Amino acid sequence: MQRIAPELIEELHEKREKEHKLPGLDITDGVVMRIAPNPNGPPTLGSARGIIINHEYAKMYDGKFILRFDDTDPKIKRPMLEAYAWYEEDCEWLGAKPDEIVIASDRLDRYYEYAEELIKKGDAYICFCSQQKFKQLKDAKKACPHREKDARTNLESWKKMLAGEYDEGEAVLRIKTDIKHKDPALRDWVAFRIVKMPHPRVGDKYQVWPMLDFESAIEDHLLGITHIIRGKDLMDSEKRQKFVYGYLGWEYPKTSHWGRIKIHEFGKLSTSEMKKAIQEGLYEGWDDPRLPTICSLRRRGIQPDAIRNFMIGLGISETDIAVSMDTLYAENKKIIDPVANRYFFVHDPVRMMIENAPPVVAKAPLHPNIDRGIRQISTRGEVFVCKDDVERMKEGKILRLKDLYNIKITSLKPPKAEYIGNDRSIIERGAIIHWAPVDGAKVEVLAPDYEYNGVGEEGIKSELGNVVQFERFGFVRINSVDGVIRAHFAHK
RNA sequence: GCUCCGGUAGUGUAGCUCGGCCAAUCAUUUGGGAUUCUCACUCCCAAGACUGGGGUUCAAAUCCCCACCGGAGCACCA
Repeated sequence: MQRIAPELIEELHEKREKEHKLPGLDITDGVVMRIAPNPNGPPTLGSARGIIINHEYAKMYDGKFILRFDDTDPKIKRPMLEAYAWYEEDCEWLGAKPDEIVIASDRLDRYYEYAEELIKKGDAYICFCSQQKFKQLKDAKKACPHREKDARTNLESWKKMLAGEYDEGEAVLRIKTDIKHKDPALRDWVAFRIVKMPHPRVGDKYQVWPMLDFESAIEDHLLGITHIIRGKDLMDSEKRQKFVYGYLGWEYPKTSHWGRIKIHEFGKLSTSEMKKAIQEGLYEGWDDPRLPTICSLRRRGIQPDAIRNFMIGLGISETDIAVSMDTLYAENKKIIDPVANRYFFVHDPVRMMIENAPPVVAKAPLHPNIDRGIRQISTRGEVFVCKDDVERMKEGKILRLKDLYNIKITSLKPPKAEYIGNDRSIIERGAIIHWAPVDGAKVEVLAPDYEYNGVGEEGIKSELGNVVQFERFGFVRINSVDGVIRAHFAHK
């Protein structure tokens, strides 16, 4: 084919490529992308979308990828000290090492400077209304009495605010927009509020904290962000921020937004819900196999490139989507199948005597299609077989123990068989079962919904950290080999 | 209630900007078959969609209007 129709092959390749391609960006001058998480827990599959897509674009245009921690809420969505490093690790593991890392809680002074500038220009004011009071006025398209205060008065109040003279909830800094704006979501929004609770990183150094809309607006400009791709829940955020950009004479980055992503298997778990459930002991930790965190997927043997391909395949449409982990698993299998060594693992093992069986050392390939060598398992007339297989057995049935020899079932109540040679041609399809040596290693496999206990080959112990396939069972990652082997289930 | 944004097979996606080459792409999924010392992998075949209704036009998935459905924002959360 290469000889007679090279152009067809070319075309085929192009089609293959296409599935993992993102739409082009509108570029005027370079590309600087960012992801801006609040480190109040470890990165999840949701975070991975932002990490991968933004990094992918930066890479595509030879641009820059920035990891910025928007950790400006010491109270409600309180950052976790450990989570900063988790983000760095997971970004790197996903193949999206940031070119620069910025932490908002280090840069409050800059935000204060711009706040002051806006106050001086009359584009922001200190508001002393209660939350409810302001909402009432806002919904009625009415300005509050503080809106018309002059810049000097506002500046004084701002200084007092910074000096800690007000209590939490007593005063906020609002950005003037249009109090009669037809969209209530945009009317005079809060840029700073008072939080007295110490921040996990910077302690009680600050009591006046910016809201996301303000912090992010300033940072995106300071960092020279050219394109923002994020969830569509932040669409109105853009509209609010554009007022600030207008006042400061800045140009807003180009934006696109994707819809909400829901994963069938996990439902909608927020970081704070997960945190609570872990504290209550419902999960063993952030890497519990039932959780959609990156650390959990890593422990299960999901490969970074599989996650990457999966995310790129989802694209960046504004439609809300509900996807199944099956798609991720399919991507993962493509990567893993050629490299995973095969082993026998028998869950719910049942001991079976085999009469007249000679002692044999089974020689089985580590991989069925690729020559990766063999594994050897010695047996002497007795093996473990899976309970499920025993339940399907009938007296007189001829089976083959894979890579070992043929047997004929002679009894069921205690399962027994007799050795009947090694002629593969007498075996019908589907009559091959796997087995484990009676002196094999104890193995536990933790799946999202079940824990399997059983016996496997000794050779599994050499696969620490690797993904292997337990034949007729599925792919697992070997996570511990001291004493009993502990593995986590990836997928079929 | 006000405002904004969406709606292509079971799922995700391409096409929509610039109407015709779209009886609609690719992947996954499901069913069947081939191969196989795994119920894995590979290969082959098949199934399955433009939310509905109007309009513009020689021609509409693509443009316009209405309806319906879904999502988001209206926080001193991110």
